[in-house]
Order: sequence, then C-alpha cells, then structure tokens
Amino acid sequence: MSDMAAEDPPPPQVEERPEKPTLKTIARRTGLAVATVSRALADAPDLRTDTKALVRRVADELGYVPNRAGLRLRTGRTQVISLVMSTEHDMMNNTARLISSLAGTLRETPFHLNVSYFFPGEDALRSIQHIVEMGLADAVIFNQTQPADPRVAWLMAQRFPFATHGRTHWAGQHAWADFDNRAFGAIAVHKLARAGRRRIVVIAPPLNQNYAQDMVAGVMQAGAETGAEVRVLPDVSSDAASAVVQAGMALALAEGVDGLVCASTNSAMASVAALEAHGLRLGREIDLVAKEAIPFLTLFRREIIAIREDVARAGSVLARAAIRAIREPEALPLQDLEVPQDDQDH
Amino acid sequence: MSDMAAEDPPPPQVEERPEKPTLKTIARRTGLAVATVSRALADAPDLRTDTKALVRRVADELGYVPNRAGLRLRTGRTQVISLVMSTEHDMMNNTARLISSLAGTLRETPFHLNVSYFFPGEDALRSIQHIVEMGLADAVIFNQTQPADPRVAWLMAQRFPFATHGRTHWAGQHAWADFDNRAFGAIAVHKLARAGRRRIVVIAPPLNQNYAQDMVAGVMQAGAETGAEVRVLPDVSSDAASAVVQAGMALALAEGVDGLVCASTNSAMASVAALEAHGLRLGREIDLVAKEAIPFLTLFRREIIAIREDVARAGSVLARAAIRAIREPEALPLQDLEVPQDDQDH
DNA sequence: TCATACTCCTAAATCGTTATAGGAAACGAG
DNA sequence: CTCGTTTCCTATAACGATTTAGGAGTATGA
Repeated sequence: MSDMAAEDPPPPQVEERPEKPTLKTIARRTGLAVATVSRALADAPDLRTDTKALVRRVADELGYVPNRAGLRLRTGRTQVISLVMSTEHDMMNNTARLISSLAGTLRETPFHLNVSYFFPGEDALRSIQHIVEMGLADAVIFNQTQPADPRVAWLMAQRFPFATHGRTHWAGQHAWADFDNRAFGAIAVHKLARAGRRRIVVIAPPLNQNYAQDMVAGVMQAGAETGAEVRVLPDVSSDAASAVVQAGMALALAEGVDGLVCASTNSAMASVAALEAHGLRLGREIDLVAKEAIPFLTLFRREIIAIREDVARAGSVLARAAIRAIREPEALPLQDLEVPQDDQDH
Repeated sequence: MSDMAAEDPPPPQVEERPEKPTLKTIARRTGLAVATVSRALADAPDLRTDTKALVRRVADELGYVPNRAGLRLRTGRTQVISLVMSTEHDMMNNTARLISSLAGTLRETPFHLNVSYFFPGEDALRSIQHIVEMGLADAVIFNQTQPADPRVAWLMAQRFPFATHGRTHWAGQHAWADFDNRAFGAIAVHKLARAGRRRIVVIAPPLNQNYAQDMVAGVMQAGAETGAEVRVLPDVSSDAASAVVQAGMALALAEGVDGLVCASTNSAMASVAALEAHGLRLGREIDLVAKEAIPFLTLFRREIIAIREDVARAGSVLARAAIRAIREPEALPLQDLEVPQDDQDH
C-alpha cells in the first residue's frame, strides 16, 4: 500500500447549521424594527436605555455578528487592513514575524489582515493606489520606506489611513514603527572601538532606504567620537548579498580592516564567509557586529556581536497604529521607536 | 534639527476622482437595464451576441470591476482565500516564502489573501470552523497536517474547499502540496552511507506531524537497504530546538555517531553547535544532511550536505488548488509532490 | 387570421446594513 | 381643550450585485 492510498473518508456528518442571526432576527425576537435594532447596537442617544439593553442582550444570546458584506456595501468600510510588502530583502524571516505579529494583534479586533506584494521592477506606489482606489482596505501598512517616500506623500495627500515600518522625512505626521538604526550604528562602532578596533567597514543596506541613511549617520557619528576610521560599503541587495559583499570585502580586507558592522543576519553570514576565506578569525584579527531579528548569529559563530531587533513589537504597534489612523484620523498618529541598548558587554 | 523634525508636508493635491463605475453606469451608457448588463457580463445564453459584445466593450472602456461587497452580499462568495498558519515552527522563513508565493499567484485572480494564525495551545480546528461558519472565506489553506488531521476531516464533511501544505491519510481525496520527506529521508541516509557513515542519528520533527512520519519511514527504509544503523531522535519543537537537540546530541554523540540527518535549517544549526562543542568536525568525523528552504546552510558550514525544498512551488500550487476547489468542487483535487533528487554528489 | 412559440430583454425582489425623514404617543403650557 | 414639544421609535431608500418571473415583439404554423 503506497503513501497515496485513499483510506476511508471521514464520516460525512453534514449537520445543518442554524442560520446566522442578522438584524432582522433580532428585530423579530424583540418586536422592534430593524432600523431600531441597528441604532440600538450603535448606541443612538434617542433610544430608551432599556430598549438598548434589551437589544444588546438578545444580540448576545443569538451570537449576532454584523455581516461584513452588508456593512461594507452600506458604509464603504471594509474592515480590512492591507499589508503591502516588497519581495526583496526577505531573508531571515523578519517578514514572517511581522505578519504573525500583525495578525495576532488584529485578531482581537474586527479587522482582517490582507497580504499582497509588489514585485521587483513594479512601482510600489501603484499597488497602494490600487488598494485605495478600489476601496479594498481601510488602511495600508508597508515597509522599506524611503526618506521622501512617494507612497507616504500620496497617502497623506489622500488622507488615507496608513502606517509604515520605517520612518520618512514626514515622520512627525504619520504613524510608524521603526528600529533606531542610528543608535544601532553608533553602538556597533562603540563596541568595536572598545574592543580596540580602529579600521571599521560598514555593510550598509541600499542607501535610498531611510533606515540605511540612519544607520550610516550613526556609524559616522560614532566614528568621529571614537576616532576610528569608518568606511561605508553599500550593499545593493540582500538577495545578491553574498556575491556583492564578498567582492567588497575582498577589497576592504586587503587594507587591514579589523571591524565590521552588518545591518542584517544575511550580510553578516556572507561577510563571515568572506573574512574566513581570507584567513581572518572572528574575535581575533577582526570583530563583527550585526543586527538580527532572530537569535541565529550566535549559533552561527559564537564570536559575532549581535544586537537584537524586535520585529514582533513593530508588528503589534503597526496594527494598533493603523486602527487608530482609521478610527481617529485627527488624533496624534501612533509612533514607536525601538532603541537598542549598549550593554557594554563588549 | 533632529531625526524627527517634521519637514513640509507633501502638497495636498486632493483631486476628486471619477466615481467608480457600477452596473448602473454601464446600464446608463448602453441604454440597457441593470439586470441585462449583469447577465451580459455573465454571458447568459439568451442575450444577443452583439448585445453582450456591446456591454463588454463599454465595461472595458469604463474599467468596470465588480464591487466585492455587492457580490459578496448577494452571492455569499467572499473572493477571499484564507491562510491559517501555526505560529510554531516558523524559523528560517518558510512562512514568508509561502505567503509571498501564494500572494503572487493570487494577484492575477480576483481572490484576496487573508492571513490568520492560531496560537500555541489553541485548537487548530476552531479557527478554521470560525472562518467557515462566519463565511469569511471561500477556501482555506493550512499547514502542519497530521495523518488523521481533524481539520481535514471536518472540512471534507462540510464540503468546504481547502488545500493543505502536507498530506494526510485522506490525501487521495483533497488538494495538497507536499515535499516528499520520505524520499528526503532515504536520500539523506544513502548520501551518508556513500560517505562511509554507519551510525546515523535523525533529528525528526514532532512525530504527530504527517511529514515527520514520512521522513522517518524514509530513513528507516534506507537504513535497512544500506545496513547503516539509524536512530531517530524526535525534536519536540523548533523553537526550543537548540536546547533539546543539544541535549539529545550530547547523549547520542557519546556513542560514536558519524552521520546526522536534520529536517530543518534550524535543527541543523543547533546540531552543528552541539557537535562542534564535542570537538567533532563536519566532513571529518561526522557528516550532516539537512533540508532547507533557503540556501543558507552552505554559508553556515560549507561541509553541510543540503537538500533544497522549494516552498514557493508549494505556495503556487496551493493557491491554484484552492481556486480549483472553489470553482470545480467535483473535479479531481489538485495535488503536487516535490520529489528531491539524489544527485550522487556525496 | 389567430393562436402559439420563440427571442431578447427588463422589473422587482433580495442579500444585511445604516441614514434620513418623519410619525405616534405622551406631556406641558396656555 | 388645543397646540406645541419632547420622547422614542419606524418606514423607506440606498449601497451593488444576481435571480426569478414575466413581458413585448417578432416569427411560425394551421
């Protein structure tokens, strides 16, 4: 008998289910009109308190849940929050954590999480315009912000609710969650300096990204403070990381580099491969500081100095920020900056 | 000026957009009734061919897209496919690949991808029942199937469309995409045997999972064929992987193990940490075969023998399978088995 | 010529919700 | 007793789609 052999199907006990309660059901049960029931559940001020209490009690008894299609058709509200991701830079499961955290935060709310991607070569703005113009969501969340991100500009002009993973030039005016990459860069260089490293190379993410610029600012500042020589080597893409980084490294290492800063698990692993190929040993001739979202690097090489980023925190903030942007458009946008601490262990 | 300083907001050019075309718009434009337009777009047989052509032409000109809320309210169809994931076993971004592949395949269809999770300790069946009973999706996709998976049994009894990542006892009767873990197990042991390894330890996923049982079957069979001694060490959870595996390894290594098979990138990295702590060297005293979804292990230790699993393929199949299950419930369910090849390099 | 059949289209109802406008009953004031 | 006010509720229309039943014309047959 092969793997594929069909065993007996499970018993087909198709119990007919009691049909879902609607406003009409509650109206019948209470003797009120549908409109009254609707307004009672919305806590309209011109209904008697005991009427509203009655309606709510019956609604609870029946397990009433508003029909999403009816609501959406009538009000235009979708109860959907749409996450629009880039497919690039998707290694080492930042993405999975972000999504699961978003979904986890949203599950206690009436909102559903829709996920879509824009692909390399596509216009990031287009996919978001599509969602807004088609009325496919009440808010959008996206990542990989640029300093003057066109998506942010457009959404602000439209007054459409959104939240970003990463800041922009307009960070004061919209909802975001971000990791303090400037602090990360500074801490990284300080740690290396304390370890006696003087010639530091930084593997930076693509410099059109906002967080890459933050990180560079941080390392440069710390370089000035510590007197270490800091050189930035921009990484063109995480996917092509190993090749690019290794080539860059080959050049850099020739000049007596003794410290490395990497923005991702990815580039850290590629860099280690390169430096070991040059006969350098971590913790001896060279030290490496890297940011990571999952505790992997220390499994990879115990000597790597890892700084953690809590992506789940960002996801949770972004979900709440999006809801707030929907419900209280005039309120102060929710913002959260995760600041890494310099524990001085190194 | 700090990072947070608000620069000038983007110009608030709120151009009023032409309102979205509906059936009514087309009806006005063509002089036909709304019902006729609807039936023309549905290609009703009792309409004149040129009428239908006219309607379709006008619809195209206007860029008509059916309103999802209207459709859903009237027909009950949501045009949503719901992915219900477990939060466990989520390392090394299988998840991210799966989701991006699902979303990528679905983008050319009218279906949207909803993502939700059930959390450790929750009943996996409940979250799916909720979706079905609330009418929140037209199909569900889920992973981590068990041989007699209660979700599969329930959905089959309900005749609700679904597709699974991983097979079950009823694999002949429902849609699924799977990796051939039995072949993987067999190939792994054969590779080790060819390298002269005789005492092999297998780090298996939790044995209640269908794929873990497949993998065990594969290694046992190959053990018998090659005469190697094969012992299975069950892994309780990927999250706790490192601790558990290291403990198990400690015991196992004491007995002269010279070959290791790991089901995931995760357990492979943990195992390497453990074996190196014992002073063993990969490719010398011991060899390690592992499955991975992203090309990382060879960066980690060049000596690891990696077998690739194409999660994107699974995602694409699952998306198409779900759509087929929705549209042609009586048709043969779509199924796809990815069989790894033994390249004999080792 | 008249009944019958066929072709092609449409009016109306419906899904579940909310907003608008207004109505019935009770109350207070003159 | 009558007239306005206030209180509390409801009828109706609308959102955008599909389905059902049927209607107006034209063609066919005896």
